[in-house]
Amino acid sequence: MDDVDRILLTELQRDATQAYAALGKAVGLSAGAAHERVRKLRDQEVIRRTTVDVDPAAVGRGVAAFVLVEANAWMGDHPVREALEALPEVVEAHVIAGPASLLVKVRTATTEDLQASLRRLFAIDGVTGTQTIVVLESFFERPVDTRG
Amino acid sequence: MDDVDRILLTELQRDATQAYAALGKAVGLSAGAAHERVRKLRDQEVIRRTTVDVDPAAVGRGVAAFVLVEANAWMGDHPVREALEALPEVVEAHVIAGPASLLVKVRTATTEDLQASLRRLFAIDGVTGTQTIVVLESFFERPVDTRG
DNA sequence: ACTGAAAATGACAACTC
DNA sequence: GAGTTGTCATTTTCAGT
Repeated sequence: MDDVDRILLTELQRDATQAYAALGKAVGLSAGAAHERVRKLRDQEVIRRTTVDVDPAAVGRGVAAFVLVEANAWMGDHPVREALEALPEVVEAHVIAGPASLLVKVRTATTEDLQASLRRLFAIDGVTGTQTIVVLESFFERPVDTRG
Repeated sequence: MDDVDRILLTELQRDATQAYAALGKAVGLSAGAAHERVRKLRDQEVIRRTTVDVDPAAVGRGVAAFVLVEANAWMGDHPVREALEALPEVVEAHVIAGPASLLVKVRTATTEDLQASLRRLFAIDGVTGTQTIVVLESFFERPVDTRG
């Protein structure tokens, strides 16, 4: 992982469809050399996968919320994880240090669906309460900065 | 946007490197037809971009935190947005309804760097306080579900 | 890490339903 | 309007150096 790799990662985050020749040009390498570096980054799982960024509103997920989940027992175990993974509206789930046990990010079509989701979170074993933060506007959601 | 498009989106979220022939097979269409549908999804900006998912820990961003930012004035304006965009460790910024004005997601190398970031957030005009939720473990962070 | 060649793929066209 | 097949230019991939 040197500076060349970091630039390659930034370029791929910006546009993963560009040709290796273009990537190579961005770092002063040949297409083949750029290809080899990217292959290694994939092997090491620095690059976990190539994916597309989908507009949530366009697929009926225009409402976003963060939900602090309080529990009467340790929530950092696998049954809880699986229960959350089974909920398609839950896009992130984190074990946290702070005012609750978990923080989950939810995306739904409407606030009614958000309410339904909260009911489902409540139904998870050990959950004693939720505190919901509704997103009014997202300034940005961007990939991790690979430099700085 | 029909069910075929939704399956294409799910497939591309899972692996955007696969050939159009493979995409077509997944939905029972020819490579050309799959290509045409994906092109339209890009045109409509349902697909915003093709990108790579980078392991944050591998690029020195292994610490994640959510910061509730309290302010004495309306924070939903552009100078604030630009101030946040200028901070490379801030990966998300949302205007919220709830116990604060903004919620930002921060990724740093260490907790010392997190502390430095909080100082920088405090320095933004109008900010009167922060409440920090440190992530201990992330169960998952996944793309938005395009069906269900 | 570079170059060059072979194989695979993306992009585009003409045509059909 | 949407899909199929066929063609060609580009790109990826894999040698050898």
